[in-house]
Amino acid sequence: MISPLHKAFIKNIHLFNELADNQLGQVYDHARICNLSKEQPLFAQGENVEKFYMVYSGLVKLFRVSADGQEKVIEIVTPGQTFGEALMFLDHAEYPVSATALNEAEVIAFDSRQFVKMLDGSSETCLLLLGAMSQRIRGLVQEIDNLSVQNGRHRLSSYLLDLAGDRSCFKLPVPKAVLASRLSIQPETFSRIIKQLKTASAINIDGSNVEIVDRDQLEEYAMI
Amino acid sequence: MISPLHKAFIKNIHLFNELADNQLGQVYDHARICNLSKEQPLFAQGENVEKFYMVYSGLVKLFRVSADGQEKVIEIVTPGQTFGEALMFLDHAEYPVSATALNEAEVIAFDSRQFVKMLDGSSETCLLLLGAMSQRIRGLVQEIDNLSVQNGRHRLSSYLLDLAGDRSCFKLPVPKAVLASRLSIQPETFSRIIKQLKTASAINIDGSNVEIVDRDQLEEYAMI
DNA sequence: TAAATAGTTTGATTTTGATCAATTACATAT
DNA sequence: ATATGTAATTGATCAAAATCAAACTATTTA
Repeated sequence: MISPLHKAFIKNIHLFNELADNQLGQVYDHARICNLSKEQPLFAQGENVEKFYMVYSGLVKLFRVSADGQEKVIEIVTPGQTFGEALMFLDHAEYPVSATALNEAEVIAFDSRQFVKMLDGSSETCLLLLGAMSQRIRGLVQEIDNLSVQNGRHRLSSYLLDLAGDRSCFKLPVPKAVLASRLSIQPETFSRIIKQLKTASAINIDGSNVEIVDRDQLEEYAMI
Repeated sequence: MISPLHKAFIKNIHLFNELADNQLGQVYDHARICNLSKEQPLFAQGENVEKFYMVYSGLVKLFRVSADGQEKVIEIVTPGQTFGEALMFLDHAEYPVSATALNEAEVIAFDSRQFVKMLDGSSETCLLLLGAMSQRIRGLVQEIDNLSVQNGRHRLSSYLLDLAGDRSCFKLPVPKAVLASRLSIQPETFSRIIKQLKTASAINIDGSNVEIVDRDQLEEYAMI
């Protein structure tokens, strides 16, 4: 059973917004809390899809492991974000990625089959879900663009600006090697690009504490 | 007005399968045929989304143009495939790519607003659409994987196997430079990788005629 | 506190693919 | 058939990032 706190959290997520109370009740009934310790896997690439997930607290990494064992982080999922929901509409789908907690994390699991069945009546929520998936597609296209026409410095600069939001100081949420993998660069290269940005006094960094010194310049790097 | 031939074509596409006759009628009423000549643009990156499209004949390339003017082909769309439909669920969306005919092509344009309105009643079609978008997401994740952990030879080998299907001989559907862009490599590199594959007698190629000589070996290249 | 371990940085070298430049092959039109 | 322009290939060089190896730092653990 999930707590009122979790229910309130779920209800506030955009995706669940248009659900009627009885539908929401059904969702709650089929939802389960997963308490994950650091490095604990949630599911692995290739497993059959039965659930989709929302992060309640902590961070979860989605990653792929290549034949030669190296892993590539596809996304770092933060609280309030869902993942795996795109797969519930495919028959006999397998997870295309693995999911593991980056630190102690609480994740809410939803039953895919039940959710699809429930959607059958609710075209408003279908449309919301379609909207959510559209945005994800747009993000993925952007990512492909980043990977194919942009270089490592560009990707790192953009990512830092993204993490910063409107703050000028912030903390890297995960080890640098994880960010490096997310950006498809090696840790060594990550370190060298950081050094470049520091030398150019676009940023300042001490451990995981980042200060954006010259935002204009960083945005310059993030472009072209 | 669209012809019975076009109507039959539309009706057979999976996405439109679950529509009732009156819904299908509405779709037909709002559909328009675009006859495109070679290199004719259909829409450009940044334009407001009002329609989505299906290729009836010919080939359409979806591509992004970077700030310094170089273009990267995201996808080559073949007859029966739709594009732009993922955007109809976003308010005030802009096309994230440009679309241009690669050769003489016939494309069917659907009115996005009308289609969404019609979907409101038809949760079956919503679910189909969700399924279609799921598959697209899966493809994009695969593509990100290709770009980030795989090299040019891998991507080219995979793509050739993909084009071949179960045939051992086939024709490249578009100029090599277009394929190169689709695979995020330069034409020169494309040419050199082809030479490698030929030297290794995995394939044979004369102009745009490709023969798969040693499928096992090509699959070998496509892995890891 | 010291030892062990994981994370990060730095240097040297190699690899991959991009870029520049020139040539060759091919297609279309006059 | 020849000329023109486009596409494709080839060679030489360059740049970015990966890899290998080592040093260094921070964090746990004993």
